Amino acid sequence: MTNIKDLAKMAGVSVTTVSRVLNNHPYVREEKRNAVLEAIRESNYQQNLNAVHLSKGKTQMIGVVLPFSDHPYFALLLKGIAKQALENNYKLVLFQTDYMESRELEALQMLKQKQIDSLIICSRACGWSVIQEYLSYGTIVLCEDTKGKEVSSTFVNQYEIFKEALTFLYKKGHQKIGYCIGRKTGPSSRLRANAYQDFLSDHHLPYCEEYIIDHCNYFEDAKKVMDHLLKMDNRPTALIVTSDQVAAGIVTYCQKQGIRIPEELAIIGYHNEPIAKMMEISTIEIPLLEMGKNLFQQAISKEISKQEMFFRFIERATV
Amino acid sequence: MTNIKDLAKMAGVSVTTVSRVLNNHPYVREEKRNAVLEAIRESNYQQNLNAVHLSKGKTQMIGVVLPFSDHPYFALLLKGIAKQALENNYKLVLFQTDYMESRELEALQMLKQKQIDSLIICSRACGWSVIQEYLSYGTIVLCEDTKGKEVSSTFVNQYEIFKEALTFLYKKGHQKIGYCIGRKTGPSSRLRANAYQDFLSDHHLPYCEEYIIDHCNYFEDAKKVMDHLLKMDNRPTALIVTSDQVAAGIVTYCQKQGIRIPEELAIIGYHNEPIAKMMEISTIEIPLLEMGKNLFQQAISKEISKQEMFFRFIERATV
DNA sequence: TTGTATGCGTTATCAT
DNA sequence: ATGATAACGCATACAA
Repeated sequence: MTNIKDLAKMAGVSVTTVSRVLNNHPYVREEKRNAVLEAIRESNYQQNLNAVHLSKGKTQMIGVVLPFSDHPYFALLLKGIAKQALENNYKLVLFQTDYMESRELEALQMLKQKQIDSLIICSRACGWSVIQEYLSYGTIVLCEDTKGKEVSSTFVNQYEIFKEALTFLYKKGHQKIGYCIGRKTGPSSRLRANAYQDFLSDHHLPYCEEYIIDHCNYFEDAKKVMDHLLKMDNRPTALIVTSDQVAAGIVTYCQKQGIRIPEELAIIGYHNEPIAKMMEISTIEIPLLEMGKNLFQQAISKEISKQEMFFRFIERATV
Repeated sequence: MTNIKDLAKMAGVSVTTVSRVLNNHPYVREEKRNAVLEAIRESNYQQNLNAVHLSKGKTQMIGVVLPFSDHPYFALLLKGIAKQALENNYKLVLFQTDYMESRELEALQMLKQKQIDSLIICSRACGWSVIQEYLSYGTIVLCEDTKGKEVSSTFVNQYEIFKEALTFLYKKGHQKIGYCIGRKTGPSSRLRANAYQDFLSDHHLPYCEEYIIDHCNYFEDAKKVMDHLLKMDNRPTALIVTSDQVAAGIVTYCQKQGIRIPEELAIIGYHNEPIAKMMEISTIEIPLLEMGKNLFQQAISKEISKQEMFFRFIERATV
């Protein structure tokens, strides 16, 4: 494995000069530059990035923490991040956590260990105090409202979104509204729960534990949802589903079972994923691509900033 | 940022001793070990992995190249790989290529640049000669039959699978069989095309360009497929779809359009993804998780090995 | 414009 | 059992 020293010898220059042409620095005569370039070609040379990173003290790599990447929500967010990374000449390191805190800690460790310069956490499982502990090792960016905290973030107002969806359904005459989420804990879910509680008390509606269905992430999870619903005596007449994938599954299943949508069950999905358009599912559009881009920019920026993004309700055939 | 030298000073020992306790090497008195451990705790010390990697000459990291990770096929493969990686104390670096050769080359570069010890290529876009060029920089593992080549691989016999599906449909009385694939180029697609051609000539059936539908990867791509089909004068009576996701989309769309399955259109999916079970789609089970695990093991093994995995046809309601 | 010397943080070799 | 010291491959301050 030829190194910078070998190149210097081959080209008859010093290592400094080699380093200069390698990094496109000025002050190197065309003649010598060509000699180095020739040596590089001949030897099929390639930098040892570990050495570069050690020497420079940074890696041009950014970590991205997400529970799973085979989900349209995170896939789109990631796409936005990746686009910016490419443009800014950064590499991405993915940490797929399945919502396990231990895997999230691994990512944080990588930051501390100087393997990545910054960390974008799309959905966190760990507590705020843990994040705080690692703040001094590099930039950390979150995908949730970080009001009052010293961290950059790009987010939507999950409370408002949920409230708007609930209110819309209420105005359509629904009193029994349930919802499906990916997980009960986590910052977003808490906000949704709050919005739900507030909505119920605003309208003097009863709280019904059964109306909240957990672990809904994929299309096929719809079966679980429907099995659950069909067992109930007093079924909800409308469902807010925090992923169009799952919403699509529910619609499909209902078709098969002869349950009419929206007459017997109204559905509002989330994110305006491609499948929502195809199946004419009412949904809430969230600018995930833009959010991803912004998250990345914050990750490489020195200043702390907070950016709220806006959503849009799209009415289609399921309400 | 405290380093090993600082620790040595704090604990009143040499850097060598510190390194020893850091790496659990023998020959260090309990007393000194504790002193070092204490220093580590106090200083909140963490290794600089760049230095470790540079010094050791390897990174305990393995790259995984795949076109997209938000697809059940690759997601499952990845899951298998990830499981083994975790058990063997390796980290994974993902390269999502969207089938772009340039992005694949980046991964190969990383190997050359010593950022990863091995590379698992789940679906390649680049030519064999390119792979060959990088073989000397680390272990490369492929997910296709590498007969006669000096590379490890784990694969299924794509030709046989396709032939079996075609034959099954033929025996059911189908003469007009079409198929949907993710992309027309690539090793797997070539094998399928061969199987298709051979099948047609075996049974003296005509070749119909329109029967082959490209770019089918996601559920929502089904719309495109059906639009295409509905425009045809002489529609196929059966479809082999190389992803259950897309098959599910087709089934859903047909339900809506009142096209009866399997009477008017028979469907065979691929992979036995969760959605296939839910929607009772006939499919071909491929042990993706096992394949992933095996790919990883090959990636960290010194010897070259080739492992064929076996598939299983699952008959459900769509044929 | 070019080169020397030093540093980056660790591990490995070789004495002791 | 322990510690100097030399790698590892590159970047850079400083001198020339």
